Amino acid sequence: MIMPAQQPDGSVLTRLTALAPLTADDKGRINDAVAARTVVPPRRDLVSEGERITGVRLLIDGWAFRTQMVQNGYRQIIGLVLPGELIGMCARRNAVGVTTTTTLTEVVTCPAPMPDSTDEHSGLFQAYAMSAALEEAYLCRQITRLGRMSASERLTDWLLEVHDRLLLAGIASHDEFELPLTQEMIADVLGLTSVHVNRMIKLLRKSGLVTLGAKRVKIQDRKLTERVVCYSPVKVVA
Amino acid sequence: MIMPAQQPDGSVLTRLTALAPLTADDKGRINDAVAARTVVPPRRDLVSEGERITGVRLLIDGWAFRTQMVQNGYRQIIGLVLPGELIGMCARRNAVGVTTTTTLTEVVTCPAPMPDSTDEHSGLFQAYAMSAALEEAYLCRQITRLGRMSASERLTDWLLEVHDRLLLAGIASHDEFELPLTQEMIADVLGLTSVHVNRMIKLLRKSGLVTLGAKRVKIQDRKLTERVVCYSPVKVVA
DNA sequence: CGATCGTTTGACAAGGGTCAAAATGCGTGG
DNA sequence: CCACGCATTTTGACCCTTGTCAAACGATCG
Repeated sequence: MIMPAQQPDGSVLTRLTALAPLTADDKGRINDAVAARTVVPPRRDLVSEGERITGVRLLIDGWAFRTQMVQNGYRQIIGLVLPGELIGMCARRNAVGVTTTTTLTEVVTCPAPMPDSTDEHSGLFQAYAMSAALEEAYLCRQITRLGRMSASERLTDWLLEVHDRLLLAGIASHDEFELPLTQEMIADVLGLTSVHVNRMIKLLRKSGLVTLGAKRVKIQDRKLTERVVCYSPVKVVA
Repeated sequence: MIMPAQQPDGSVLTRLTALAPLTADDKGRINDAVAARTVVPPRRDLVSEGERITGVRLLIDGWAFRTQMVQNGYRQIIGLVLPGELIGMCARRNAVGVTTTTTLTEVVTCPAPMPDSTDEHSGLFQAYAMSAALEEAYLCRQITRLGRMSASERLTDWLLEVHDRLLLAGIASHDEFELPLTQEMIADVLGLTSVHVNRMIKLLRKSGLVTLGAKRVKIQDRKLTERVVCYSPVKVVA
């Protein structure tokens, strides 16, 4: 419950070193980049759909999410962006963002530190590669979740994934974490209505597996919960 | 309707040059790679979930698809892989595939030709970057499709996307294309049951917008169809 | 000419959506 | 500290889209 006071780049270092061993040089680059950090208030667009991408950025702290609008007024939340993760990774010269990235909470970002371009095996380079692979994996899981899971499975499976990702960044305890989304936003993630999300939350609570309320999630029995929805974490390395 | 006799690398060249201008050097590399092509029969796994990825390959001809299994026996088709597209792009040393890639028809592949590593602006390099960006875009659209569209919208929207992608590879006419999927597979793409897919196909046919049968799709009125589902193509460049 | 796979159809069930209203929580200003 | 207004959560009743089950039909291939 008690989180140690974090340095500004705490979760960045935690996550990236978990993805690949970083050298002192890598860490120096990260430090330099973090020094140039920017604070963005909640509910601001970082990257807009159809706009040219300015450059890859690193999310240092706070929550952001990617959305796509449908003409009929609906929106879909494609996925979250959590501390230590990259924004606009697939960005290339001339590439256009297909999603809008918006801050959910107050957010701290910095330009992504660039690895030594002469060294394809640098830790930072590898960490980015892993991060890109993970990002793709999260998208694929989201597709499977929406396509082939029931409402309650979607909710449970998604909560477990969020938990895993927060653990990777070192900002969740083994059974509890913050979740600053409204039920309506959760609905936009899971392809449901907020009313039905509410019903599923009530169900989960009653089942005793997971308790969700007041922007906080408590996972009562992680192992059992995993078994219920056949959850298996996205594996990072072979 | 009459397709010109294609060279083995026809759609590869068509697609990649559409993504970025290729130099003679780039085309030479492609030719060399295509020379080392492999033919794989239908229904073979190219990359298996959880297996180490061997290297990026280029799909020269035929159809493949990526799936994820759910423990409960369902499967979700994450997306298709069409001629000119890359297989295992996010592959990195140590990265593990999160999806299984399977051939649908007989397929021809080759190792992806590597661009000149000293030139970050080479056409081939840019084409791969665009291709990766497109791949991500297709995943995002699939999420939105599953999360926020009705059954008939999903079907229509998806058919339009497939059409666009085939056009990019030069293997569709302006209003017609092959679609070698069974209705059950379409169901696994769209997160529906095959029975319901069948109902939606009947509906589409009756509406006169799109005719789907005998592994062939005919789009009667593309512009109108686009309007019906608020379709906008994935844009390639700004 | 069976056998097998895929398509088509019908009757029925159920999961999730819709609408509407009440209850709860929370920040702001008096 | 209370009162108000607003956003969010919770609940109930009802309906519609999609799933389920089962069977008939059609095509393709030894």
